[in-house]
Amino acid sequence: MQHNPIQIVIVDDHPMVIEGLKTLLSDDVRVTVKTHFINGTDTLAFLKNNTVDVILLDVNLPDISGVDMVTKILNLRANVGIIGLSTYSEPSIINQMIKNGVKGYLLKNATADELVNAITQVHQGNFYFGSEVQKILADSVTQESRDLPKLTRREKHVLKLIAEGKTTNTIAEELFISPLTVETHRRNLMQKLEVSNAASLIKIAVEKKLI
Amino acid sequence: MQHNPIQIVIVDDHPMVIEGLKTLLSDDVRVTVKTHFINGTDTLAFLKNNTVDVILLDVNLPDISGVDMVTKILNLRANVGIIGLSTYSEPSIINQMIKNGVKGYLLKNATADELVNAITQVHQGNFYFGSEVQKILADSVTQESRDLPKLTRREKHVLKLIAEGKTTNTIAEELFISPLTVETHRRNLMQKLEVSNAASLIKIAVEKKLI
DNA sequence: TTTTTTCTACTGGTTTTCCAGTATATTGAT
DNA sequence: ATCAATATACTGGAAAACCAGTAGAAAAAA
Repeated sequence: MQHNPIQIVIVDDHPMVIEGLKTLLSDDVRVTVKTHFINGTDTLAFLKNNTVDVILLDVNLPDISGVDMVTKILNLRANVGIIGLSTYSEPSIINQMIKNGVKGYLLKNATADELVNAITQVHQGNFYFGSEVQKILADSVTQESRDLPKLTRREKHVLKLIAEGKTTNTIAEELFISPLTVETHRRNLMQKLEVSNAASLIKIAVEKKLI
Repeated sequence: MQHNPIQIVIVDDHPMVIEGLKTLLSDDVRVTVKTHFINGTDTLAFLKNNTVDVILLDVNLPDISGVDMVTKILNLRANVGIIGLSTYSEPSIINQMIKNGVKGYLLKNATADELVNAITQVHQGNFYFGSEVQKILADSVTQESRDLPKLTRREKHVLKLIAEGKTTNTIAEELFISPLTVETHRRNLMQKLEVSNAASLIKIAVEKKLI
């Protein structure tokens, strides 16, 4: 393990944030801010000819969305570690960013310690997510299966089987009940979940991780 | 930040692994192995009356599955950090464990450094996943959208609309094509994706994140 | 215990999907 | 320019899903 400082690049369209980050990181010998950019295009252009260890990437750039930036950056430089940065915290965006390959995610109120810790971890190939971000992610997971409790046990079971692509008759056989009963459950499910066909029903089931 | 050693508990049904872990950790003053267990029941009983910082949890216990253990442990002690341990690496299990709340996951060939690093990070409330585990997770994500490229652009579009719960006629109107054409696309989709009804089709679409 | 909810089951009718085969115009690639 | 892939469209028939209303038995809650 070498002890050269970790080369980072800051990408954020707010000069204030850039300066803030630079100040926070200036005291630490383990990290060097190589340069900074205020938009996605310039960043990508730079990365075509330069290497860097870790990128601090604001998710709200004027030209390219944060989610797209992640894919584009990783296409250019697969080994760069990306840490998402944002002031607010939308679970869906964070989720997407992670799916696309960010290794870390921080809110902008992160302390210098957190920042350095995140950079170090991400540089080593590990994940780092601030505690607030973790809480948000945890909430969005539990939320997913929240309005399902409206359903009875039997209904959930039937929904699961429907979502598995089984026909009414198959389900009936499997549960030792009449196909007509299964139909009734199906109808009640559709009513409760406020949809009008099996398609939407399955969509919900899969989304809520019932299957 | 206090400097009391992190209290950990090892849960593994292989005495050899337990001894190995103890040896690896014995040199490090930051970590103390409080005790160990060879099954889930004893571990849970212990946790009812004792606190602990981090648990190293083998996923293949004789009595309770690793996935269930995670939920049970967190129900008892929400603040304990759990690090999953296994020799092999099944993406689906790792995914489930993470969903249930493990903060870290290591393969059993992890080095002492990795081990201590994982324990420290997890204790601080952060995630830690060994590089092999990350690779596995990344693969399972990319795999998701792999066999979709078989589909043509139009087919993907139609699939998306089907998955949104729209009927053939609605889709036809939306795309300014004949309902019969939509039917054909639907059939081709089912053939290509090797399923026999719209339900399974949607399931796949949602799972592969097409929508 | 009584009431409510859940699970079960039916009738009867409409709409949609599913299956199999065929066919032509338009793109895209070599 | 030609060949392959794609998108388009049809016929006709079988199966399944969808809609609306009803209702008894079992289980859970009051």
